[in-house]
Amino acid sequence: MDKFFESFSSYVPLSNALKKELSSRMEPHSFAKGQIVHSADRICTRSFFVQEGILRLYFLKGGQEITEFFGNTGEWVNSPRSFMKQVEDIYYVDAIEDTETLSLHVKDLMFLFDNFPEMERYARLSMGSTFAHLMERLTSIRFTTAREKYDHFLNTYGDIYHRLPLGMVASYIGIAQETLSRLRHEK
Amino acid sequence: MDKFFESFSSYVPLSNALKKELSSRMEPHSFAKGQIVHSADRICTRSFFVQEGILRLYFLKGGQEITEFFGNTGEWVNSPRSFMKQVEDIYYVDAIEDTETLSLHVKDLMFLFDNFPEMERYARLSMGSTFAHLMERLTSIRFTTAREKYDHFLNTYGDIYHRLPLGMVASYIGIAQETLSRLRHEK
DNA sequence: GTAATTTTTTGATCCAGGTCAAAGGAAAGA
DNA sequence: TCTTTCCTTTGACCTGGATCAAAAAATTAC
Repeated sequence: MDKFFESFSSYVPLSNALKKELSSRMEPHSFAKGQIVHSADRICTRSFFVQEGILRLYFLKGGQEITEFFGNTGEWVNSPRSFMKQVEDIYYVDAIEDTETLSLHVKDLMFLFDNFPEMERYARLSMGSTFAHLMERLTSIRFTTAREKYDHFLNTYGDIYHRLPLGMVASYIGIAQETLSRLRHEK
Repeated sequence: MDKFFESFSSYVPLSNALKKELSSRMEPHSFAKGQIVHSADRICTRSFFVQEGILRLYFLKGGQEITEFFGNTGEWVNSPRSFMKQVEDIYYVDAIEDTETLSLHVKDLMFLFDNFPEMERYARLSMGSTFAHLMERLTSIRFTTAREKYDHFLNTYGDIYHRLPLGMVASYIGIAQETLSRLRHEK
């Protein structure tokens, strides 16, 4: 729980009242390596805060798994549109390694939004960070060579890239895995 | 002003008290076609709501203007990271055609966030929409042919694409303008 | 510890689309 | 109206990286 409180405080001061509510409403969930956390045939009702391990957001395109996002320690993972609008969407979530999470049900989140303006502010600000990250990534993907895409990836995920299977990294940055394998070995 | 109130209400009910504050704090600004709205050498202190016309967010890469976003009627435009964090960033904003806007200063926005939880909710929800849009775009850009990128663009900007110069559209979807010109004429 | 499965590497081929160059059209200024 | 500037089209060429195929290496399961 502490890891989450710390993350929260880095955006917004955290009151004891909210701390107490969060403690009673967030549930621990563990996932084994390879385990599915959320499947595309369901509506996503929980958001997962990663305490230890890595979750992955992905979808299927022509049988292939395309990685959209790696959720490292200290990050929230869910199927965004499904979670926020309570509709079905194309995304899956699974665990890349054994992972410990705290999860929050959408109903509890809505309760907190309604009763703690600081919660809403936290959501706005942390979404802002992710948003900025996404914009950078968009730029990195549009006008760069495979090499530059890989370098940009190393800049943002350098600390965990050795824990991520090559194929997942390749689909994340939008190149063929053979190309990525060659990049790794050249020079 | 009405156009903005309408847009706001589509996310969150708008109280009269907030309506009044917004009315007194939002300033009308007009821009002529081609005019710079925000330059990368400044910190972005205002966000612009487009009432009529089109604004464009872009940056320079090797002398070339790369379009990041088209701000159509009913949308907010600013240099996102610069505006939210009050730091310099690489983005410019200009007007693609004669454009009428309402602008809100970051200080006023902060005041509204502090005093009207509904304002913060509106920000969170509307950012959520943009976020979803960005994710789709990211997908559209990674694993598709030039043709598919263009089709995806037409789906989201079909109503205004004839008002956008070809070169800007090409850089927005991440292909060469010669390729886009050929796509338009094939079949 | 060995077999089965999955992941990564290496090789060979090929083409979508980028780049360079130049002509044609449209719009804006004078 | 004419001229200049900007935007779009067309042509020719070439390369980065995708695709297909198969071997090698690493994990996982038994």
